[in-house]
Amino acid sequence: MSTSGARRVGRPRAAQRPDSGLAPRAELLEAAAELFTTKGYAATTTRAVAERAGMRQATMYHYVSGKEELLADLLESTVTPSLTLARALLADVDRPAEGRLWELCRRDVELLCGGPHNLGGLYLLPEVRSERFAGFHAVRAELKDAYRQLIADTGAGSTLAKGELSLRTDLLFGLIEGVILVHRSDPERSVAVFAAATADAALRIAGC
Amino acid sequence: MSTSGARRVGRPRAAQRPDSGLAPRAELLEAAAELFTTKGYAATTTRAVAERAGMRQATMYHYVSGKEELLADLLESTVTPSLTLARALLADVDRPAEGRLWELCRRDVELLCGGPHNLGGLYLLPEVRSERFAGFHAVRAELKDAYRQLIADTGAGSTLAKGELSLRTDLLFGLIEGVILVHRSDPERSVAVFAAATADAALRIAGC
DNA sequence: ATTATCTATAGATCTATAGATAATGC
DNA sequence: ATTATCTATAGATCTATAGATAATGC
Repeated sequence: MSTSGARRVGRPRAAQRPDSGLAPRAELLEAAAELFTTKGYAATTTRAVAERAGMRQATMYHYVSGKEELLADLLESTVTPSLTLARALLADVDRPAEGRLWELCRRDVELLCGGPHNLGGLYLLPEVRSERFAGFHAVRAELKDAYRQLIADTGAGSTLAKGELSLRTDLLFGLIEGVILVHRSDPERSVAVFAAATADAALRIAGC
Repeated sequence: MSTSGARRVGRPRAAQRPDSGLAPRAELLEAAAELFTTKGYAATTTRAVAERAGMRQATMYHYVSGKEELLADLLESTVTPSLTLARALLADVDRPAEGRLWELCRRDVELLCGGPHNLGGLYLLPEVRSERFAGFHAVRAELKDAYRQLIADTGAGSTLAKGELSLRTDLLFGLIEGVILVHRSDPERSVAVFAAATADAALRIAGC
């Protein structure tokens, strides 16, 4: 909590800037999001992150153990909202599966492309495959499984063999995550319109 | 040309290995492909590339000006075959557009996922957006335009407004390129089957 | 006294060049 | 003589720690 005018404990920062209103850790995450998505993880130095967050390089270690922790945090924060929605939709058994699947797709695309920093772009970083990000991989797997279940409950999905279902799930999930590439190619396009169009395309892939 | 037993001019390499049969530059490209796709571009050092190609770090500079040149080469070599096919298909005006589009999609996926090193994965590297790779961006743009034309010539495509057409093109092209993510998630799956399934999905997105 | 920051820096890289060396070719 | 390679290294980073400093809190 940084109330506007409140003078703060500790040595003042060297580079004075208007108060961002964020806690230092949040400032670091914000800076890391911007830099990781645009320049890549390996190419981003701890100095770049810290300086963009308004502090000196060494100060960053007061809040995080290094770049890795920042990436892990950012990754998980990207899936969590979609996962919450997915759980709710799975439980809502009275609605037809098609509508629930469509809603999950649309919302997921909005979340991936909506924020100020193209956070979905983090998924594409090669470093993310590393085991160090097991937490992320776990929540992502749960989200993907929710997609699989919704597709299976769909009219068209119920007729699919197991291998077929998993192929469709992979393609659909791939479209949703690959959407970041599309969004990059024309960032001006309205995210709402784009998310709806992607959800339409996703249902067509599912076979609806 | 390295004929098997032919003793070669110049100081012998320090690390003796069975002759790969490739020219040194090709050995470097091969090594770079493997490392860039798995570890990322920025995280790959010139030492790693050279050593994997069987030579010392400094020797690499005898063949290329640095990492950048290797990536530029690899990128272009990934699009070129698809682009050649796309041009041929565009010229083949007697065949229905649907079939030509399907074929381009299938072949493109096979090329992206087929090789020994997941070369398509290079597209996802954040560094690729840089202007330094203008040559790649140019050929890729031409390929994308071929997709656009084929979609437009399709029965469903001919009814689309300009903005709609470009949205569909982006989504379809995004599916094809994003397919690398899907392939990664299950590399065991037969590429031929997978490519055909992706082409089916692509036509559904196009509206056929 | 506590805290958040700073400055300074050791140690570990990594890139790219300079110059030496060990083959073949003539 | 020509060539492909090697070893050595200068200069430029980059990370993470140690220790100093400038605020507020009591």
